[in-house]
Amino acid sequence: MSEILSQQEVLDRFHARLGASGLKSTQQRDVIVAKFFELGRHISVEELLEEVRRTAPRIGYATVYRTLKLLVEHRFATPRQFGDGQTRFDPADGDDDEHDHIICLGCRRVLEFSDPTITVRIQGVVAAQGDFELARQRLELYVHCKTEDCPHLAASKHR
Amino acid sequence: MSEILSQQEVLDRFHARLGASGLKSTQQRDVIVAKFFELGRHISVEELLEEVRRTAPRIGYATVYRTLKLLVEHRFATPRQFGDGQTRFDPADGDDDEHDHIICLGCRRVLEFSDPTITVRIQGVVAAQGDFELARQRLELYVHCKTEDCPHLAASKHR
DNA sequence: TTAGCTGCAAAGAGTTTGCAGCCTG
DNA sequence: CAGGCTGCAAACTCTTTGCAGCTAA
Repeated sequence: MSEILSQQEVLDRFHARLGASGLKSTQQRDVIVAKFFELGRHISVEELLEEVRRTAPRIGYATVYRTLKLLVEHRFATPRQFGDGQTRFDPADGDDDEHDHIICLGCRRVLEFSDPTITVRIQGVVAAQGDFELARQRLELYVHCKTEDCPHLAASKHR
Repeated sequence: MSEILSQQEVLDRFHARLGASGLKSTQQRDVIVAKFFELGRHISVEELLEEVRRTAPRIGYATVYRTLKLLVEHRFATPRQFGDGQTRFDPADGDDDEHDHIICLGCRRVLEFSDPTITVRIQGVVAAQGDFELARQRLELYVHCKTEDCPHLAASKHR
């Protein structure tokens, strides 16, 4: 069972891990990390940078990339590629907190779900295929949604 | 049930589809398409180009990219991103022929599998989540394999 | 004080595009 | 012969890196 941690708690844990690795916490990192956990999931570097610059306008791309890399290395973020060229990132609490995605090919909206039945079945599949240690699973369901404003409905007219 | 089609049959079907769309078949396209179906799955543009140049040394990157794009549009190929930065492509017979992957994070070897039980369960998940039409599913299992020569076993020593 | 960090700009990787000439239908 | 296709190089997008100055511990 994973508990829900407050933003502050996650930031504290991040600081603790930084310290344990001999790394520093800086104003920029704090702003980026706080915004990252405050905002929703599946955020791109560009979206995050834009938000972060409202607080700290002089922060550059490189710092955001480097901070996200740090987060990933310390398991506070999970990178995702949904096929549109950009990497997106999901917050994680530093432990395992897996979920999967439904992605609309028209409007690129993303929904999360998790299904324990599938997870169990997956473990069976891996065991059946050979001598492997499962590191992580990634399941993406690409759909067309029936929402009014989903561009794919008008795709044949425009573009 | 999907039948196994010979390389020639797939090439013929590709030509037929090209014609139906008012497109031309050329020497270069034939070489690229033939090699693509001859070689294994999950091939990258670079690997394919290298192979293709043994037959036709003057073929350039752009032609391979453009031909693969054509194949994808006509459902003769499926693009995959396993997180190492390059897009890989799987041959398909022009109809649906889905399978999923087990990827070793150490040696980047890729294994295929498909599991109907999971597919069925996925349809249930999608239906439960909202009003969607499932376009395709993608399931990737990242593992560490226990093979002798898998570099991850020596990862902590080297690099 | 001294690692480590930042911002900038330049460099890299992978992919796409513009264009003049070529080839297929 | 017309329109699509090719090869080349340049352009583009996303991401990483080198470096001089800055800052947290």
